[in-house]
Amino acid sequence: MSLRHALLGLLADRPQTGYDLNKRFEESLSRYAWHASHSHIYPELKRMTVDGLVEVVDEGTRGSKTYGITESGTAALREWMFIPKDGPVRSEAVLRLFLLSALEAEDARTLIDQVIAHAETESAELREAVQRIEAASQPGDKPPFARFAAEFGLRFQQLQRDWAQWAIDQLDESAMPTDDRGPSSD
Amino acid sequence: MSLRHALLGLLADRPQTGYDLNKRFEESLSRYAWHASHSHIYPELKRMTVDGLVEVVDEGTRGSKTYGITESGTAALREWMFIPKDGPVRSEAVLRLFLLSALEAEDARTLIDQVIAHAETESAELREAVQRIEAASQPGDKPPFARFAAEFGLRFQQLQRDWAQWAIDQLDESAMPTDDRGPSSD
DNA sequence: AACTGATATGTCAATGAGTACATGTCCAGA
DNA sequence: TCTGGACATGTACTCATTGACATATCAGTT
Repeated sequence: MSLRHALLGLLADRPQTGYDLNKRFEESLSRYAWHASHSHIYPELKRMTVDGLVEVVDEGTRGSKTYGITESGTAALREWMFIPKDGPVRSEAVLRLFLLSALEAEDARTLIDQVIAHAETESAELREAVQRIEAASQPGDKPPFARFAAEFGLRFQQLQRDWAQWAIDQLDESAMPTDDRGPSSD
Repeated sequence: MSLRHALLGLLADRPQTGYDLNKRFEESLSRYAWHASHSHIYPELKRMTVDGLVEVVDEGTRGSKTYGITESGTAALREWMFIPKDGPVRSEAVLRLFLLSALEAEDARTLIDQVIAHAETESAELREAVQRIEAASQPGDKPPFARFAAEFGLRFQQLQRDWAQWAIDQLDESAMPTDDRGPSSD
């Protein structure tokens, strides 16, 4: 039940409404760490309230409810954070990369190019996001959540590009072994 | 429905039994790309047979069924591979990293150390795996699937360590701003 | 002949998660 | 005053996934 802990983690920073939390998922968590949408978040907040992990600390004009983390919630989060276990992973992007080696050489090469282009687009977006964040922050501020996420994203996109290039090089090497023959006769 | 495509990808390499496929998930896909267990794999293979994406090409002594990819399956895989979309992501490990910034400074530091230690253990395991694989391979062989996965794993563990270190540095910087400009003007 | 561990495949109930549906407020600008 | 976009929260149905249960073969050992 990682969603629960994701919400606790966000609320540990400061109290927020379900709407706020949903936005923070969209801008950071959902991209690289843990996807969730509002239809999942709202009911979970309710359940967590029943379980005493969070509580409604304020109600706004439009029926909005601001949730805060309770002591019990803080303890639960801390406990979970220190479990060194990597839970199950799901990522279509990485899966696609892995299956690269199952394609024929030409297709694989085409796909690599596509992956690299896609990674570059994503990286450009992330760099813009970083600039927006840095521009809006005062010196001495704790960097906002989204800044950390963007940095992770940038590094991850770089990893994808590098790995894809490495993989295609491996495939090339095994396809045309050591004795190099030029563009020669057949 | 990524499981389906993961299975197609594995079967594109060569025909395999559900048992084989399950092992390959355990040793490669499940760790960094897409987790699945046998209780999920077997029924899916059946459904895929009905849908004509795979077919039973052989039956072994112990009731084992060897599945092969069909033309229709190859086409479906290829189509899916070239969609540039990153689907939803789920990774407890990354989630934990992200929530780092929600912890108190001391806790965050302790956790970083733990993350680094854990990453080192994983990396050591992966390096061993790589050695086993390289030792067993003949020059000119196409590198096996697990080799690609291990390489990805190594790079990903490195990313986790680097990012975690970067993150803690950011938190330190904002916690103790440099109101004195150091002796540097080198 | 019985045991053990790896091979090999399945089902099922309960939970997790995605998509679509559904409702309503507040505010700024046309 | 009307409209559209951001704010704000929910439900319902379906499908995906997990974990536990269940079965049986085979090879090598005791």
